[in-house]
Amino acid sequence: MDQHRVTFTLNRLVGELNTTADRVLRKDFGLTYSQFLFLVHLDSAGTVSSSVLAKNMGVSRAAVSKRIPWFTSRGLVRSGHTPSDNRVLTLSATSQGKRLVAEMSDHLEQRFREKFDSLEGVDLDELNRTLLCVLDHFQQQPREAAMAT
Amino acid sequence: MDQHRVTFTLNRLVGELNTTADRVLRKDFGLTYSQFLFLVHLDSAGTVSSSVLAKNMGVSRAAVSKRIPWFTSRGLVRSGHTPSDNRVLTLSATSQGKRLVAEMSDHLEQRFREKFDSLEGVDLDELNRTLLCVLDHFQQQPREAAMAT
DNA sequence: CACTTTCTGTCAACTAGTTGACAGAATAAT
DNA sequence: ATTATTCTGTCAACTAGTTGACAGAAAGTG
Repeated sequence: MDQHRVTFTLNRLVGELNTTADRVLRKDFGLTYSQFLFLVHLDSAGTVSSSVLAKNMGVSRAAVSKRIPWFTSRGLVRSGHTPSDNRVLTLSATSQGKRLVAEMSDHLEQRFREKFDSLEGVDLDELNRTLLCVLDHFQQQPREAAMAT
Repeated sequence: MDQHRVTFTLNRLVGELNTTADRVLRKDFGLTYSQFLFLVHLDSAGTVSSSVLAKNMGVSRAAVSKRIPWFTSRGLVRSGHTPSDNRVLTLSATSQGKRLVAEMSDHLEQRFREKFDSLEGVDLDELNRTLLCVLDHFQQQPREAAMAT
């Protein structure tokens, strides 16, 4: 319980970051952090099916399915069936949704900068690179499954 | 949505780490990662009240309260009222609980090492220090609340 | 002492996820 | 062409957390 304490630190940090982001967004936009994330994913994906969005978000199809009405009823997301494949429900952010998510992103980024401008000795870009490296290394390891043929 | 992408990376990484830890612990011990965390906190705290444990874990008192029977019924946790204060419910890990959490920690750490021995170019201890520094800087910032007197 | 406040654990009602089952549409196989 | 498989979104039932209310015990205050 000493070496993998990095994982504890990571958990504490993201907990703190997400809680703070949530508080800010609730106060200034009336939306949850997880609602923000939904819009971010949808916005960056353009037009996607419900199940692709679920996969992108790392969440079950059912979870996405249940949240859709909340967003459509507020005019933030548009949903409809494509003629090409009657199964899939096509989702995209409305212009209002895109505008909102842009505002929220800007706001959050500004807050974030304010906090970390004064942080000397840590290069956040380098930190990000390191984390991506760790993540990459960690993900390309399911050999047990791949080799079990 | 460019600068605070560090936060996205962080979220992805801890998601991956926790999911993996959960899978390992379920398979080899039949316990959840969050059950493991419960025991870790309790073990490292020694003997604590329910509400202190809740605070340590960053979770509500009700959440802890509801989970206790699961652990006591399996003989992993002991709970009882102290004579000094009849309100508080005193919790501690049984010797069986301690043994289990030690085994789980060892197992997890071993798996963790296996994965990251081969990772060159990243010093995990240094990463941990950096993260702690960021966390520290981030936490000592609630000036708005503190100054509003 | 009487009182108010604070703190404890628990309850009910809610939220946002999960899994497993399902029907229907698209695709693959024979 | 039929049959089988796969993929879609949704439903029901469950899980693990939340908040807000509560009663009872402890501590503070007049």
